[in-house]
Amino acid sequence: MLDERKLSVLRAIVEDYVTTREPVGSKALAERHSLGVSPATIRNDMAALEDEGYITQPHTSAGRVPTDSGYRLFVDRLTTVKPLSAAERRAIKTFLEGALDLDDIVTRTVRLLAQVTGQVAVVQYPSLTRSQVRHVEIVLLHPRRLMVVVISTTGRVEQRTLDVAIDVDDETIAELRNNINEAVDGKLLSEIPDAAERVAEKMAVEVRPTVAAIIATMVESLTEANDARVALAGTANLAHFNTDFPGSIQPILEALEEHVVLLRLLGEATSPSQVSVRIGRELPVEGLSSTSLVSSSYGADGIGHLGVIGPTRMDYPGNIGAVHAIAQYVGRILEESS
Amino acid sequence: MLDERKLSVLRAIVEDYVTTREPVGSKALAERHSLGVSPATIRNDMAALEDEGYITQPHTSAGRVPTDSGYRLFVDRLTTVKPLSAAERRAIKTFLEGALDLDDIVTRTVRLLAQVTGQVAVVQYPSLTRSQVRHVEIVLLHPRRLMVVVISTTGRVEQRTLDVAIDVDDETIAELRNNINEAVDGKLLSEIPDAAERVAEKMAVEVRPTVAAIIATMVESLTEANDARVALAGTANLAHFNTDFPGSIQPILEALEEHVVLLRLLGEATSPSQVSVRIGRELPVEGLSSTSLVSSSYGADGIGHLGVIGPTRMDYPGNIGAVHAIAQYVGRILEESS
DNA sequence: CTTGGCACTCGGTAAGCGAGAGTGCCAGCC
DNA sequence: GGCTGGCACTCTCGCTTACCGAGTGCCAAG
Repeated sequence: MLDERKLSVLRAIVEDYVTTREPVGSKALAERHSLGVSPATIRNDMAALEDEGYITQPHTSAGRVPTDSGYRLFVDRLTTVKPLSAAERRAIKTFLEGALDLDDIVTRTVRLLAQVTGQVAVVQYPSLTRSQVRHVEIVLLHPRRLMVVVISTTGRVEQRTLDVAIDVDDETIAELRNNINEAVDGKLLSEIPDAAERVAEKMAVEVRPTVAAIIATMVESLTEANDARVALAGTANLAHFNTDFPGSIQPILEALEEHVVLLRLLGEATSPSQVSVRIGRELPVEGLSSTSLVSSSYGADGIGHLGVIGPTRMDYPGNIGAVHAIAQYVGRILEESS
Repeated sequence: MLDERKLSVLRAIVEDYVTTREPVGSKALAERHSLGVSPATIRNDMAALEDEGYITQPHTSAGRVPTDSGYRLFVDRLTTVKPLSAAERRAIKTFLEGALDLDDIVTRTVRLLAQVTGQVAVVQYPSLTRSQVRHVEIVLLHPRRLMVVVISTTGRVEQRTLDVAIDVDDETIAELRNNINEAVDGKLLSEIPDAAERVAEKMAVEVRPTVAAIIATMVESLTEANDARVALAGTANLAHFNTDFPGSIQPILEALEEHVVLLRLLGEATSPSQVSVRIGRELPVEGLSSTSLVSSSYGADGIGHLGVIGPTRMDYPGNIGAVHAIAQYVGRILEESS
């Protein structure tokens, strides 16, 4: 159905449309690419491609524009990742290595990604549930109010205050702190519940209920959807693409503010440790139906995700390359700094 | 120069322009407001107001539009704060009281502010330098790498890793932790340097250089512009106001991504614990020259700032009221939860 | 000082027109 | 059977023209 030449035509259409932002016609195609055939032949191929649903025309007697399926085919079969230039790699490396702490790493990464790709960049903070516990700190705020601080191996810090039923004194806290740290050091967050139970057994009988409550609250509050932090950058780039979006960029800005949704999208990536591309309506979010998401996990065990969002008419090879490269660098930086 | 009636005319112009989004003419003014005079008289007043620079016409034979100075006069002398409705207050209260931790408080606040005002909302995280130190935690990551975590009375947590020249063991860390906490508890961050010096003197001679280095780095990294965290919400609202901004909303989105700049603007508020309004070119940021910023500090000692940014043509009384009310609620919530 | 009248200005919209780009189809050629 | 050049047709886009209406400034009278 689709011979080699038709695929070449599709590739040429996508490439031209991405750069010119305008529907591409048979004549222009024949001129700009050396396909070795005449415009008339290309017209026939185009008609076939349109029958298959890979391209469409905005109106009669306009050029063709790729559909979501067209981009999908292009991404899957017609292109290779465009690696970053040596200069770009160097710049990325030195820029990320200057980071002071986790916050700084994430902030720099997201800005870098936005700048390199010219799209909106999204970076998820390293997930707690998949990283290991480095240290747990319990601080007495008032006799009946305390704060639990968990420090992970990725440098991420999570805190929560909680109220308890009876007065707690400093010694109890110190004991609890020691016991807990002994029990949880190096454990995954998901393994903590088991370890924590054994802690309660070690403590004096009268405080056990309180201790149990503390641990329960702590585990619960830390386990439940607590990876909901993302950093965004490059939203101003959306204004560039005004013409690409039907109507307004408002629904897109709205969708971007729903961090929970963004995280779900990032997490849904099909193949782990591989760059994932989702195009237009493949994204199950109304406001993003005219955008594409290029994303990847980063770090050991896919400890977090990052990606860029832009119009479906985007430079897929370039963006895939940038996302891939930056995901790798971030993973490396995180390992070094832990 | 400007008698009572001219001021009424200016007020009417601002109010009409804010609601209709269109230049307002003398006839429409006479109809919609009962000023008791004819359009011709209003025209004369308008001419006077234009001479004074309070209003302008986009082109000959169009209605008048307030200038930055016009809005300034309106805000300073022609309006009173519009208090929130009882229902709104209740909703705000219950919504904010459901917050779990500091992150949650800030996130909820900024969303609320954006929703209530329909503008872009900005909330600064409680400043560390003005809040008190609740607890300092030092964690040994590797023998030569450690992490310092500072917990403030507002529940904010700041961490930093640092490398030291010689190996440090657990006992030293424990000692240091105890000494430091004893010395700094309840102190303002700005008072820590003094307190910390005395700590070093207490420690064994051989580790003093290391200890000093640790403290120095910690103080330095925590004192220096470390209040650079803000939360944003409602950027999608900008798209509504597309027509208000010359050209594009891009420069505005860009300015909003410069968190450092935003913080500077928030901090520049003239009167502490009072709502501050800066209009158009009064904001010393190029990209924001067609917007206004309504801001206020919140919490004891102005521990942080919050505000909304929108087109100069905004509902000042309403926004001032909302910013004021929400700043108060947040201050209260923060005090309760510390 | 206010008011009604009046001539004038100018932006915005609708309608008409032509140019240009692109298509689909067909007949001929390899 | 597939490729090619030619040709008629379609449709958008940009430009020009004309018109309408809102709004103004000024003036003379109350």
